[in-house]
Amino acid sequence: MTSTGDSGSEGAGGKDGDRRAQLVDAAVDHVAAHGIGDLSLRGLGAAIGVSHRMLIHYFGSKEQLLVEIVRASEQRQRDLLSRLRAEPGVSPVDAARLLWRQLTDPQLANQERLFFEIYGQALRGRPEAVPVLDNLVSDWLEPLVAAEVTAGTDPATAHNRARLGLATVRGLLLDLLATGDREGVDAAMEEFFRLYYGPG
Amino acid sequence: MTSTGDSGSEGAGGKDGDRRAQLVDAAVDHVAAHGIGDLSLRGLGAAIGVSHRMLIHYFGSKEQLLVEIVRASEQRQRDLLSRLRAEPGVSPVDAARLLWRQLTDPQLANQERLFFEIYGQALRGRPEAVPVLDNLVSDWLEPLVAAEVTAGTDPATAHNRARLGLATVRGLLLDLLATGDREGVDAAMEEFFRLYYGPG
DNA sequence: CGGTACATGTACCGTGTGGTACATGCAGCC
DNA sequence: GGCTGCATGTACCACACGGTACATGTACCG
Repeated sequence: MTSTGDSGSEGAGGKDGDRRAQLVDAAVDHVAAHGIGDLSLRGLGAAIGVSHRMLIHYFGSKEQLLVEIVRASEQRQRDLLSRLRAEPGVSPVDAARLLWRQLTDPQLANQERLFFEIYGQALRGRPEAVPVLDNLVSDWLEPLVAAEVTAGTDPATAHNRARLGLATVRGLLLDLLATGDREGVDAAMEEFFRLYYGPG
Repeated sequence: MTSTGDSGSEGAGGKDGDRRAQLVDAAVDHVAAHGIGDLSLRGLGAAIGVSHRMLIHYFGSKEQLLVEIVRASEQRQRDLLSRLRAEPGVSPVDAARLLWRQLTDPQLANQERLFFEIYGQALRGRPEAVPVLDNLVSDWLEPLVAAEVTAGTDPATAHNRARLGLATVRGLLLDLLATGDREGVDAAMEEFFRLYYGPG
C-alpha cells in the first residue's frame, strides 16, 4: 500500500474491469473442475495463463478472489434457475421433471460438486463462503413457493411443500453425485413425484 | 524409513493401539469442532496435547491420519443409526419422527456439519475422503429398505421410498444447518411425513 | 519526442507446512 | 547395573504458500 498502490478492486466497469471479469470467469471454470479446497494463486495463475502476481494485483488478496469466485459460481446457479422459470404452459409435474433432468445433466456435475463443496465449507465456517448460506435456501424457495401458489396450493402448505421439494432435490443430487446411480436416483425421484403430485 | 523405523500403522490391538485409538478419538472431536479443511498436524497436536511428531509416529502421514479420522467419524454416524434401529413397537411414522428429532439435536450439529464437509470434499476428489462415497448411501439404504419391507411395502418401491427418505432427510438437514430455521424445516418434514405415510 | 499511468513479470521474503534426524526419558528383562 | 525397545520431545529441513518490492514493458497524451 505504500509505493506502488496497485489499483486493487474498483467496483465495475473500469477499463480493466473487463480483465477482472475475464479472470474471474476463467477462475470459476478452473475451480469447477478442480475444487476450491486446495486452490493456490500460483496453481490457478498457471492454469489460466497469468502470474500469481496478477491475481493479487486485480483482487487484492486470495480471500477476495475466492469471494468473487464463489459469488460468480452462485450467479451461474441462479442463471440456471431463471432459465427454468421461463417455461410456461407445462403441467407442474412435467416442469419438475424437466427441472430435474436439467439439474442431473452430467455436464453440470462439476458445477453441482462445486456447489456442495462450497456449501460444506460454508457450514464449516470458511469466511469467504459463509455469506452464501443466507441465500442458499431462500433464493430458491421464493420462486418455488410462487409456483406452488399459482398451482392452487394455499400459502402455508405451499411454503412447506416448496421447502420439502428443494431439500429432496438436493438430497437426491447428493446421492447421484456420490453413487452415480442415475437410474436408482431417478426412480426415487419418480416416487417423490407420485407422492407429491399424486399418481398418474 | 531408513534408520529409526517408527512402528507406524499396526493393525489393531498392539499395546500402543490404545494410544492410537485414543488419539484418533480426540482428533475426531477436534475435527468435529474445527473442520477437516485447514487441519494441520501442529494445530491438531497442540489441541489434543501431543507434538505433531507423535501424530506422524502413530499414523505415518497426515493423509493416513485423515483417513482414520474420516473412518472413525463415519463409525460414529453408524453407531447412531444402530441405536435407532433398536426401537421396536412404535409405528413407522413415530419412529421416523424420533429419528428426525435425534438427527436434528443441536448437540449433533457439529457432527452433521463435519459429515457434509467430508461429503463435499469427497465429491471434489480429496483422496482420503473418497472411499466414504461408496457407503454413504448404501449403508443407510440397507436398514431403511428392511424397515420398509417389514412394514409391508413391496421390495421394488421399498427401495425407492427408502432412497427418497434418506435424500429428503439429508436435504432438510442441509437446510437446517444453513438457515438454522428449525421450525420451518420441521414443518417441511411434517409435510413429508404426511405425503409419505398418509395423513393422520 | 517525453512522460505519465497502467499491465505484467521476476525476484524475493517471512511463515507455516509435512516430514526427518537425533536426543532423551522410561519401562522391562538379563 | 546395563542393555534393549518404545514413547515422546526438540531441532531441523525443504518446500510451497501468500504477499511485496521493484523493474520492465507498452500504450496513450502533450
